[in-house]
Amino acid sequence: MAAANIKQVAKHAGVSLGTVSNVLNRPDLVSPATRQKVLDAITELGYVRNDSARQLRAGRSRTVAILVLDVSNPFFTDVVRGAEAVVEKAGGMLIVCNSGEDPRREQRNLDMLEEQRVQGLLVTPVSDGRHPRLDAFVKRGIPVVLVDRGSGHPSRCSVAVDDVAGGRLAAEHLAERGHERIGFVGGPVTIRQVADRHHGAAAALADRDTPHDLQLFTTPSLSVDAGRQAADELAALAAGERPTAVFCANDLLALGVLQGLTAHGLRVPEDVAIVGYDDIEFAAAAAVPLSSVRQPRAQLGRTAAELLLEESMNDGNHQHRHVMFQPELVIRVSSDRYR
Amino acid sequence: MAAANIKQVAKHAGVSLGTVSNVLNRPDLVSPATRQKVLDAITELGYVRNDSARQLRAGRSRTVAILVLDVSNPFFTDVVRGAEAVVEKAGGMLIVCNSGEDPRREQRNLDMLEEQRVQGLLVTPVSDGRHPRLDAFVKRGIPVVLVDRGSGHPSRCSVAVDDVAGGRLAAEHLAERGHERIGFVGGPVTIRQVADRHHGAAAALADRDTPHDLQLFTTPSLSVDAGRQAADELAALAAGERPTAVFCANDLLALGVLQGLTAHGLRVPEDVAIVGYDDIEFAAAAAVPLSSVRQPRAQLGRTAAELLLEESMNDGNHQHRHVMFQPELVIRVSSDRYR
DNA sequence: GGGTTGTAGTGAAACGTTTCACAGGTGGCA
DNA sequence: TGCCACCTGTGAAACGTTTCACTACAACCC
Repeated sequence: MAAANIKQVAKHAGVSLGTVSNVLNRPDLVSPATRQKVLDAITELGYVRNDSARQLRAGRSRTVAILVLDVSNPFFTDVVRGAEAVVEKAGGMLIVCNSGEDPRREQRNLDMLEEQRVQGLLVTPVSDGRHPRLDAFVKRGIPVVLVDRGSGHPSRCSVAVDDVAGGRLAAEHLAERGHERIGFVGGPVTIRQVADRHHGAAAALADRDTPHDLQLFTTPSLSVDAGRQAADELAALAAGERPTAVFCANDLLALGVLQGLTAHGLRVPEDVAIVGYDDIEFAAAAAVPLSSVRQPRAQLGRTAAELLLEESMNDGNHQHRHVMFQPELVIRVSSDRYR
Repeated sequence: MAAANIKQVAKHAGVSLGTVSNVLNRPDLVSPATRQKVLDAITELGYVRNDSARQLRAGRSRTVAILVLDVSNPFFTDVVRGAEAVVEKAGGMLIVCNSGEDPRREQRNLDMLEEQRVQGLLVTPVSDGRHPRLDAFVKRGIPVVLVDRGSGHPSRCSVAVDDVAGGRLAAEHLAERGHERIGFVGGPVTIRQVADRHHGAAAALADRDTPHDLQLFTTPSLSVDAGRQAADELAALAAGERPTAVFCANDLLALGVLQGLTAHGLRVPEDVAIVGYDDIEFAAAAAVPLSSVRQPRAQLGRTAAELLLEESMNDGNHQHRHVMFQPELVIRVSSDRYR
């Protein structure tokens, strides 16, 4: 019941309080005999360090937090696992928080993480643009690494995948397969990744010799459900106006579109080809195996954590870096009509 | 840079340290004029509470932790979201930790969470059975709620879904559809859920009038990959010996089996029917929409969090409860050959 | 033997809160 | 006027660590 503290351990072992602390933190300063006495006392009393006190005194925590947009999006779970590996190897602990793409929940989480004085923060903010809230972290000495957002900010590191390049890959592939009316499904367009992927696709098509059309189908979110709704829209168009291929801003949307089109009796890829984005594990297991733009997700998490820890160690003279990874197109049946 | 503390705020506002604390914690004790002065000082200095100190003094945290087996398993992400909603409504914060089904990582996470003196712990332990490690939490006054594990333990609450009933549902369904040679794909069998689902299925078949066979295909894990390997085993059997239906311990396995069988040229459900477990979002989007046993996942998380908070409040006179939810069978194409 | 060096262990101070007994001041009431 | 009650605000104590200046003692060297 009563949580034993260092003082009780000291008394029980017949040594001073400072000695117990030394056993815990610098065991080499203590003679083996004394050390053993202390360790025995610790076991006997079931003593466990109080991290609050330790942290209060030390002024720093060994906990790194990652605040993601959606815990149930496989993209983020892989990023988390990459980051986890690095943080744990460094002897720290990674805690995962979820904003659910809700600015208020993001705010709340940031508030509590700042109060906790976490060692550092990996975050994908809900909105792109300026983040005074994150500047507060930096000012307080808590390094922040942006994940898949806001590359190039002068006062923090960032890791991202080149979404413009990803958009290009997808559109070029579809154009090469002979598609001339192409749709882009994604939204909200305020999300930078969505906008970038769209711009990349548009740019790729504009670079082509022959004219290509890129019709925008805006969705309220990046979910399977939103994809189904977009499919309804697509199905409602006359065959001559309907895009013969769509590029979706992520795989959840793509799976939704696939399901929706199938429900409407449209065939993939014969009537409409689909390319998704993220290459989640289930992309290959979809009703029609899904072509997708693959991002090095775990790598993203690993690098983000490494940058964070590096900044956290090199107090003072740290150069912020912006790492950009290149995506890769994985072609499967959903876009392979002409192969 | 220098994180402002309460003392500096007090000085800046021209009041005493205790008054600032009162403004923060019991604003009604402070006159409006003074309160405003203090609030202004707080804003001006960018003061943010130090949770370590607060927690040290208070002896308790407002952070609830959930330690899951696999952050990237959709089952757990839904449980997390359910728990999140409840904890946040209560003004707390939920942090997610991942054991990755590795006992050593579980151990490490538990160590750090105990040091942090979290308010409570929702956990799905890697191994079933006795958990002296968790008893330590309870002894220290940190309530523990088991999620989908170890129902009936006298010193902690638990929430679970009736896996035996789930197994029965699946097997009865397949038997009714006329299958007599049925396979069970799952493992390791040391995982209680796997064993329960198997037992439920076996029991349902034993209750039948006509003899039914339940052949066990053990897998090393509950992943898509393991499912693919199980499919190889199935495909290698002669058609007359091969089960005409398999019940998989979870949907990841089922998707893997589906993929693997298809790759071997076997048709689902014509050659082999499949029933999965969990009804993850992608079950319906699989190459062949997957029949599955659905668990009330978010409900599980919500209830777990509610039990935890209740125990945390009602210090002393709390009755541990064990809530068992009933699963539900969702029939889709993968098992619907005779419909 | 005096001085130096090194090793083991000590205990007070400090980290930033919250709480609590208490002090000053104001107004009401007899 | 004297007493009491009430409202605001005060500042010291306590939470459990880590750190650091310090003591005690032994060993070594000249």
